[in-house]
Amino acid sequence: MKNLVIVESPAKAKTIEGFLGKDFTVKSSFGHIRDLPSKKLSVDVDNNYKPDYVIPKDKENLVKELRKLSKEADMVWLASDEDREGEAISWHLQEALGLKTEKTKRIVFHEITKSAILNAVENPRSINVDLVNAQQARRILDRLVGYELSPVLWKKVKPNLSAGRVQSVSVRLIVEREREVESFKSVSAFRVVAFFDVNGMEFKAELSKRFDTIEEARKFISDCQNAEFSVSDLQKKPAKRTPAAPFTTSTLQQEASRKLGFGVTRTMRIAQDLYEQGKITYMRTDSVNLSDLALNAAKEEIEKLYGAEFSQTRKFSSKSKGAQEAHEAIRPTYMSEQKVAGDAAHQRLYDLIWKRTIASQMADAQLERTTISVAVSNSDLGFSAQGEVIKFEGFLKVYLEGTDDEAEDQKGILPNVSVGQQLVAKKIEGSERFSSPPARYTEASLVKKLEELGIGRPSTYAPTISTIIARNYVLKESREGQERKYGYVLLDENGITEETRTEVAGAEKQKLFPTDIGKVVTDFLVENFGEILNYNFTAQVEKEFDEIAEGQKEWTSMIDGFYKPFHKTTVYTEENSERATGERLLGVDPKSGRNVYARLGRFGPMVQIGEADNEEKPKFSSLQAGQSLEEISLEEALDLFKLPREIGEFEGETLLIGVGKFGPYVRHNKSFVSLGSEDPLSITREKAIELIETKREEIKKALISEFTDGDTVIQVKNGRFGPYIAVGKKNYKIPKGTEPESLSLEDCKELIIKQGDKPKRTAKSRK
DNA sequence: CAGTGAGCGAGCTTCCGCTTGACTT
Repeated sequence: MKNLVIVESPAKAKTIEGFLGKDFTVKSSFGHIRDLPSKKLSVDVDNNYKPDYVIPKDKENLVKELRKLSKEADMVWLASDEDREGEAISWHLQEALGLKTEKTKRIVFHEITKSAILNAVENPRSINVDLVNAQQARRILDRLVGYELSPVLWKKVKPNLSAGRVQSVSVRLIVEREREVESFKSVSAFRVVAFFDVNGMEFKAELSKRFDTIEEARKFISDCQNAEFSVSDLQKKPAKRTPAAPFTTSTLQQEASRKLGFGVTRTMRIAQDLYEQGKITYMRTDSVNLSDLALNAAKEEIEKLYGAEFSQTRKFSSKSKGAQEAHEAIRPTYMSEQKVAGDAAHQRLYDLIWKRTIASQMADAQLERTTISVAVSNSDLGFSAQGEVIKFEGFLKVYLEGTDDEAEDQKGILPNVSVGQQLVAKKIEGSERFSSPPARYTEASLVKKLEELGIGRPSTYAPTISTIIARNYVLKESREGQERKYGYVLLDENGITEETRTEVAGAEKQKLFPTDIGKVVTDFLVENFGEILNYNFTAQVEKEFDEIAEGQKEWTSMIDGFYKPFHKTTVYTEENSERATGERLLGVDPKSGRNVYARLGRFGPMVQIGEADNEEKPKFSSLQAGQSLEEISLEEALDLFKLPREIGEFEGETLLIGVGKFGPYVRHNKSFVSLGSEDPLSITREKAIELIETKREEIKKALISEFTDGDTVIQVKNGRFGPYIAVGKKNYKIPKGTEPESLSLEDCKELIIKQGDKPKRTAKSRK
C-alpha cells in the first residue's frame, strides 16, 4: 500500500476514497482516539499540568488496525478537520500510531469535492503545535473545572451531581428565565380595532392609543357612533426581504423545532441518517459557506425550476465569533435530488434543508408596504392599518425562515383607497390585552442562546441538553394554561355591548423548566464560583485559547493563571460554605407545634416536621411532581403527611393509597396500580376500584397466549416493543414475519433454546 | 418497582468535544 489517509468520519472516508484512486486507502479515526481517562483527574497540577492520555477501551482495536496499516504504508496523510479539535486528533494519531515525521503529512480541506481533496494533497503541511496546545488547554481547563467543581457539589448539595463550563451556564440561563417569569407582573390595556369596509373588501385597523381602563375604551367606542371616518394619509413604500443563510447545526435545530416540532436530538439523529445516505453534507458545522460546486448546482436548479430571474448567487460569512469553519454549511449533496430514503420525518427534514439552501441562492423578494391612516371626526386619535403586497416573490417562492415570536400579526392585502375617502366602520371592538412574560426556553431556543454566547459546539448542543435533563436540573414538559378573564366592548349594527370573556393563557409546549435541584445548585455555584458561571467566561477563555493557537501564549501558563485562584476557591468553599438546601421555614404544624420546613435532602426535595437534634425524630415526606421548594405552602406540606391512607376494602383486601418513587398509587393485595392524574388525597374507593379493573383488563389484553410446560409458564405477550415470549423474568424475541398468535408451545421452546442466555446490557455498560 | 432524610465510613459519582454503532424483549 502506498498511501494511508485518515479522516474523522467513515462516511467521509468512503467519499474521499472515490476521489483519490487506488493508490490511496482511506480510513476513519471515528473522532478522537485518545483522551483523559474518566476515572481520575489525570492532570498533574503539580507538574506543569501534564495530562495523562489513554486510548479508551472501545478504540483499542481501531488504533491497532491503524497502527498496522500505517506501518505498511509509504506515506500517512492525516486529514482530520482544520480546527482545534481536528488538529489535536491528528497529533494524537501521530503519537499513538508512532508515526515518523518523514512519512507523515498533514492535509486539510473545507469541502468534500474532488478538486478540494486533490488540492489538499498538493499542499501538505506539518502539524500545527500551537493549535494542538490550544486544544489541550481547552480540554484540560474543562477537566479541571468539571472534576473539581462536581465533588464540591457532592459534599455541599447532593451526590451524583455535576458542574461544568457549559452545562452549569446552560442551567443558569433556564433558572434565571424562570425567575423572570415568576416575578413578572402582567399589565393590561384595551386595544381598539376597527373593521372598515371598502366595496365589500374588509380591512382591519388599530387605534394608535391603548386605554388603561374599560371605561375609557367604552367612552371612545361609544363616541364612534357619531363619528365619521376618512382616509387621512396613505403611504406606499417599496421594501425587500433577503433570504437567510444556509443551515448550520444550530439554525437547523431551530428551524426543525419551529417548523417540524422536532427536538434537537431527533433532528441530529435524522440528519446523521441523511449524511450517511450521502444526501447531505456534514451536519455538525458552524459554517454558512457553500462550495463553488454547490453554488453552481443551486443556480442551475433554480434556473431550471423557476427561471433565471429567481437566481442570485450569494456568499454568506459567519457572524458567530467562535466559528471554526472546518466544514461547509449543511446542504443537499445533489441539489437536483428531491427524494430520500427513510420515513416521512427524513423526507421533511431533507425538504427543509433543500429549501433553505436553494432559497439562500435566490433573488430578494420585492414588496410594497402600505400604511393607511384613518382619521376620526370627533377625536384626535386615529386608526392605522398596515399591509404588504408581494411584487416579486423571489426566494419566498420556496422558503421563509420561522420566528420564535408567537404573536406576529399577519400583514395582508389592503384595498385601494385614496386620501380623503370616507370609510364605513362595520364594527369596532375593544379588548383587554395582557403583556406576556419573557418566553421560557425550548431546546432549540436554548441552543440559539448558547451559540450567541459562544458556549458549546455543534457536536455538543444536543448532548448538553440531554445531560442537564439527565442530572435532573431541568425538565422538558408541556403545561396547561389557565383561564383568564378579559374585558371586551363591541360596537356593531346592534349598538354597544360589553362583556367579560375568558381565554387560556400561559400554556407551554415542550419547554425547559428548572427543577428545585437546578435552582439550588445554580444559586450555590453563582454565589461561590461566579467567574465560571459568568455568561462571558467561555468567551474570555476562548480569547486566550486563540492567543495560544497564534503562538502568543504558553498553554501551561494560561492554565496556571486560571487554576491557582480557582483551586483556592474550591478549597475555601469546601471548608467554609454551608450545605445548600434551599431550606424554607413554612410555619408551625398545628398538631405537634413543631416547625415545618421545605428543603433539598439527599434524595431530592422534601418537607420535614421538626428538627433533627430534637429528642423526637423529625418526620419527612418527598414533594410530589409539580410541587416546588420555593412555592409549596404550609397546607400543601401538611397534606403530604396524610399519606399513605386506607380508603376501604375490595375483594376482602384493603385499598391503600400512597405516593412512591413512581408517583401516586393504590395498593391492593400486593399489586400496585398507578393513580395517573387522580389526586391521592381525594380519590374515592369507587374510582380506585375502577383503576384496578382497567389495569386487569390491560394485562389480559397484553397476553396473547399462555402455555404450561411442567412447572414453567410460557407466555406470549404484547409489550412496548411489540410481541415477545416471557418465561419467568426472562424475555425472548419473536423473529420478524412470525405471527405471535400462531406460535405453539413447541415453537416457543425452540425460540427460547435458540436464543439461549445472552448477556444482558445494563445501564452502565451502555456508556 | 412503590423509601429514604441522624452519623459513621467504605466506595462511587463528575467535565467537553470529536465520532458512530448496538439494540432495547
